[in-house]
Amino acid sequence: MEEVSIGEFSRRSRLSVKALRLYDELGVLVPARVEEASGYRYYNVAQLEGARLVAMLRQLDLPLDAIRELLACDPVDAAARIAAHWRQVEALHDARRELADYVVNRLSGKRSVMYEVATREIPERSLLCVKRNVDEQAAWALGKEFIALLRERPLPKMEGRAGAMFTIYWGEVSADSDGPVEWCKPVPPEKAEALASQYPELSLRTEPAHREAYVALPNDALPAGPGGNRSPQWQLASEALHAWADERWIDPESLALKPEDLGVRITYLASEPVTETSAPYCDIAVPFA
Amino acid sequence: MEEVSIGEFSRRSRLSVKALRLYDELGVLVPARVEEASGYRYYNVAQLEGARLVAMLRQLDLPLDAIRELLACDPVDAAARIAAHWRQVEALHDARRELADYVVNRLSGKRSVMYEVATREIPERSLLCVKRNVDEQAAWALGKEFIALLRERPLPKMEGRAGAMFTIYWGEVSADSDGPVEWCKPVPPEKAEALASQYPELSLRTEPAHREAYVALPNDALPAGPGGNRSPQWQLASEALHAWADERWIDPESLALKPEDLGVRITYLASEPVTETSAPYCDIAVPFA
DNA sequence: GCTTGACTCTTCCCCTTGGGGAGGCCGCAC
DNA sequence: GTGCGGCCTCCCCAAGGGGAAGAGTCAAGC
Repeated sequence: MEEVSIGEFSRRSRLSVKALRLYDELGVLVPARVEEASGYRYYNVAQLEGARLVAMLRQLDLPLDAIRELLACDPVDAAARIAAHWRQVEALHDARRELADYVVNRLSGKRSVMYEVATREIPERSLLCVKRNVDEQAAWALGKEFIALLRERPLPKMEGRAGAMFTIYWGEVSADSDGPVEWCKPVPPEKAEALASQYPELSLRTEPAHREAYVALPNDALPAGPGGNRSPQWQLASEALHAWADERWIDPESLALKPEDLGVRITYLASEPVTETSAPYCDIAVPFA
Repeated sequence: MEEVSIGEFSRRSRLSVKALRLYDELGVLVPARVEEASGYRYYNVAQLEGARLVAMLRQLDLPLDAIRELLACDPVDAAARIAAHWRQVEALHDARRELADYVVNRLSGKRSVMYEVATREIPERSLLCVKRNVDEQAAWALGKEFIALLRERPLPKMEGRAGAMFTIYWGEVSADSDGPVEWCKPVPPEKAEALASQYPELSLRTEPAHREAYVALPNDALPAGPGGNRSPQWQLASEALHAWADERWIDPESLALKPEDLGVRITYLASEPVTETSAPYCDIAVPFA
């Protein structure tokens, strides 16, 4: 039970004295003993292991609150959580790499858009929808709910993109602004009525024929994560659509490409159900007249 | 010359009103016109492009000061700088990935060390050295100077690790603590005197025979970058050495593995000269009795 | 012209993870 | 006694905003 002063502990753990005092205050790394009279902190050498772990977790940019919780729980569980966190960091990093690429290329004049914009004709179609006001947090949950609902009861297969479900962002979705957001699944018109009666939770509507401008996203990039955080790819795609509209002198208003990106649609085309780890094909589209 | 209010500009640029006011204050993105009477900011729609760029650069975590400078200089030059910055980010990310791997594996009980520790016998040898007190900034420069010096005049080839130059950190090297640091190059003992006279800038010394414990670093990981920032790999290697010493009940003192990692040596073995982009084989070693 | 509601202004305090320094207490060596 | 090194607490600072308060402004409708 060898005790060391804060300075000694600092050298051995490679944490600054300042940081150690902060960790004490926040309950992340509490000295084994604090002398009442002097307030001197004394650490047990056995605490070094924990201190090194804290140092490493800080290098991974985990906030101190998270570190405190991790230290409190089972190591195996903690490992799983760190792994999950790291996956998120990796995804963000990949998206940022793409963004950096784009910025460098554009500034150096090599390329002005990252994603190709294409257009497509959408015929009139019948949709089973749920439209709800949800904020950033609830948006992801709504999607899961919708997918689960569709899987519950049999649905006629519609092949390819024609049958792919999609979402429409009718309003801004952020932490303090709650949509609305609509999830839609195309169904064969002739069976629409019958299916609608099977899905009392969903509403049936007919979407008129129109055209869409769209960009396909790299298939490992979901436009929004479970936390609701919009990935930089969203920005790249939006950038590409704006540039495309500018080039063609299309009025953004008639393109439904409002500054706030309202009315934008995201199509998900997955052979397998969407999970946290498997991302489907995605594209971002805006209808235009 | 269409002018828009800050709210409108905020929506179009996807920058918060708060951020826009901050950028104005810091001179990063100054509104085209500020009405004297009301203080209202009015932006030119042509500024949107710049605003979007700022938004993207912020996503890449560039500080506002850097962004201001980038906007001021030539786009092509800016692109080069961003690319350089991104390379640094990538290197850091790679190192952190490894660290995350290690932490997860250790916590889940799969593996307790990341790097293998080995030992080697070092015979008595003659060294041409330069030892100087340098802080974090100057350390890298000293290395370059040393390498340049050695390349200037002919030196007998010594094959393999026996001839590899290395550095010894005799004292803590950080922003406010300046070593000393010693750079050494082994030379054949029989030619030592003759060579030393050719290199008046270097001092000749004889290192006694000893043993070293060492870990090899993955060859894309320099232990310290040009900025002097120590990569997380350093931590992993040090961790491995400590664990190894603990396992063998070797007193860290006799291992010269002091808490502060003093006396630690880094060996560089390169067929090609070390540049900013090509990393040589590296290992981190500590002598022991 | 007036009202009203939506914007916008400045100013102040808050967050996080520490770094830096001032001023004071303690023990130890000379 | 005195100097020095370590340690304590307390306060200010950074970036990049978020949020609230209180007041002023703009534009549309009546």
